[in-house]
Amino acid sequence: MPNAAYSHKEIMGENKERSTGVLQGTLDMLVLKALGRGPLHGYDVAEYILTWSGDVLHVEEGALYPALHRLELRGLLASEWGVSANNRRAKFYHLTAAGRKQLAAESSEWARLSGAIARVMEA
Amino acid sequence: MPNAAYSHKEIMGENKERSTGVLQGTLDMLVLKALGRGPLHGYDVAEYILTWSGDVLHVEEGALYPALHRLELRGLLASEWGVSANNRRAKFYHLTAAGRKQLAAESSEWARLSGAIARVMEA
DNA sequence: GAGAATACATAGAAGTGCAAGGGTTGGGAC
DNA sequence: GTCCCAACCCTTGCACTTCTATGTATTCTC
Repeated sequence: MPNAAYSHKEIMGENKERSTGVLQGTLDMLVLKALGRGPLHGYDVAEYILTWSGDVLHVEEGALYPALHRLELRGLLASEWGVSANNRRAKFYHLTAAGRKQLAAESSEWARLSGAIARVMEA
Repeated sequence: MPNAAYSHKEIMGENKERSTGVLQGTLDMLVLKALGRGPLHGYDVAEYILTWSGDVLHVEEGALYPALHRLELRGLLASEWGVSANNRRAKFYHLTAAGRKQLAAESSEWARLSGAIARVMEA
């Protein structure tokens, strides 16, 4: 199950099959989680997820930015323009109170569902 | 993490009850897994997943049947009509060799991805 | 000044699952 | 016997997310 949001372009890619999306819906949660530690700009959110996932979850920009905008629209994130560590113009996002609540909710929902799936797969 | 598999009627921030679904992309895998033990008809596939997930994963018929047809079209399943334990006409599905291979592949991919997500969420 | 990396963004296409319909048949309640 | 529910199957239309591809601008390095 490939997942999608995270492009896993198989390095030695044999799999021509459409490895389109799996675990769809986890992206928002991961983004919220990344911002749970403090404000980050978009690019760094992707870096964060990539690093902590052990280089497994590559968040594509075409998925990342729509996700950020979506979450901001829902009032879970807020943003301001600033300057990145590399001295570039960047938009910094941080969690709102609602975002923090949502993170907690999605987190426990993830535990519930992934646990359920794991049980089936181990049957 | 909500996933898409659940209904999101939270338009405009109204976090309503979401139906129990499945992480998007995992449905095919779960169906393959259910059939890994032997032939089952559609209705029983849903039962199997529901039971083994501990009543968490309710596979809706509108998701189940298209999934079965999809998998059959890809050559991962084959089917014949028969009679269910309740003496009703039912279509029984079983894995093909390709389906068995696919199950193994998705299974390990699931382990890889869910592990990666878990690492991020525990960070 | 060329090129890479950082950084944001959108459009188009694809895929998946949900909701909401529809249908047949058999067994038990009455 | 009749009637209703449960067990079965199916399809269409839509919502949502993500991918691929592309476009822009800026800064650092060579």
